[in-house]
Amino acid sequence: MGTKVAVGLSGGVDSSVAAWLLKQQGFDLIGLFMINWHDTEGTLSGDCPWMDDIIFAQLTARKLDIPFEAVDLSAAYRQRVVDYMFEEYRRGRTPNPDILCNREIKFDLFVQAAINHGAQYVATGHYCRKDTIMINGTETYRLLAGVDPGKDQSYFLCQLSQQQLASAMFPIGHLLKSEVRRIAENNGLVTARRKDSQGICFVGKVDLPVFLQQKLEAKDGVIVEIPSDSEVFKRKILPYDLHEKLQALSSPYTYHLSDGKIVGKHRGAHFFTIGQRKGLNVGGMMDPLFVIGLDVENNILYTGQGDQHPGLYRTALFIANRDIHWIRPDQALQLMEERRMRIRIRYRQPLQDATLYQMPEGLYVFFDEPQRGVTPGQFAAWYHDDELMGSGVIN
RNA sequence: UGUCCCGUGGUGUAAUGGUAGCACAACAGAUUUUGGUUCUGUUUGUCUAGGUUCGAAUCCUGGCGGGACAA
Repeated sequence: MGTKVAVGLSGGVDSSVAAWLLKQQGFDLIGLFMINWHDTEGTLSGDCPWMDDIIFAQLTARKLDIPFEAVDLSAAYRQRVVDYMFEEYRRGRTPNPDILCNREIKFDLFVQAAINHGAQYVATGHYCRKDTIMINGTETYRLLAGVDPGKDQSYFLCQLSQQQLASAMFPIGHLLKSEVRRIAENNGLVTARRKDSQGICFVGKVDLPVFLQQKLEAKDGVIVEIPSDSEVFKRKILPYDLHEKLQALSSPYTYHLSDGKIVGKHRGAHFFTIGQRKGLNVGGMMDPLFVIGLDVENNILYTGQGDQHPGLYRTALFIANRDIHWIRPDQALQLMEERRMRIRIRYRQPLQDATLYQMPEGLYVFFDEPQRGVTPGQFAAWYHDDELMGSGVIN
């Protein structure tokens, strides 16, 4: 009898192949399916999103001849992920529910469930890798990018801790997506040709404004266009003091009604996010309009014309101390320390060169190049080479 | 009231006698395990009634609507 591993079977090809690979390696497997959502409100498919998924997961377990069980974590998911989502949107910020889902559900409660089933490890179908090094005599886990450059999913795990990594296994992180598909095909896994899942983890594809209106009420407000040559964008002459410079560059522009002209109406500023183009319903412009700021207090949506609009770009961002998370605590920056890193601020974004500065109030990320759509509530994740070192919520 | 100007998809505009085009918006699909972005495709129009002409968005007349100047 080998080491006991619980594999999270989602009904997709990735987790199926992960399970198949572990089976080949002789692990004692149990397949667990997570139920995180029951409602169909707001979902586009109309029917229960996981009905098909659980069937495919079950078929996969049967094919591999491993025990199978469904774990219902929907109550906790609602509490720890969905409520957070509503709360962030209500505040005019843009959450990342999938990162929370991984931190709070998949690599917490789900792992607990796996342990209760006697498992020592939990395997998932994420495209990322883990290895173990020794530092001062203690085992330290490294979270590495998946080998497939187009599928690397380490970003979604950027909030995991050493403890959480300890029990994690990522069997497909060294493979390309095409190889995963081929393995599934060659071994008769029913999931081989299933379409990849999209949208919010386990909830499925949703019409977000409709989904959000379950909890956030619609209210009419105005859309204001800020001209690209507005005074708002003329930063005060940068002080020589590094700290003040970082503070200035990382703070969002603040707009007022008088800085632009009213070009349309919206049904609630909190339904939008920075950088958004679709859904503004304002036509007749030379170039498309993008959201460059939202004022939830006064329910005003600020926009700028064209993808080169200065309001769309920022060269620095700030992460408060309480929002800084080091996957590698041993590598954490000391006070007043700085370090070159590579950063992404959204899934699949190519890594951007930047310098991190640890100041008393928090961490500043100063990019070499201005970044488009720096959005409060989203996560910045910093890497050294292939290794995901830490992450934090953009302020 | 008089004179002049202007009415083209949802919006902004192009076509000055010869197949009504573009941009934005909207919708759909593709991409994407967050939001968003991006890509592709589709729908929708000559204010109205007559007239001239082989042929009218285009020229003429009336009406309707909007604007400017005059008083």
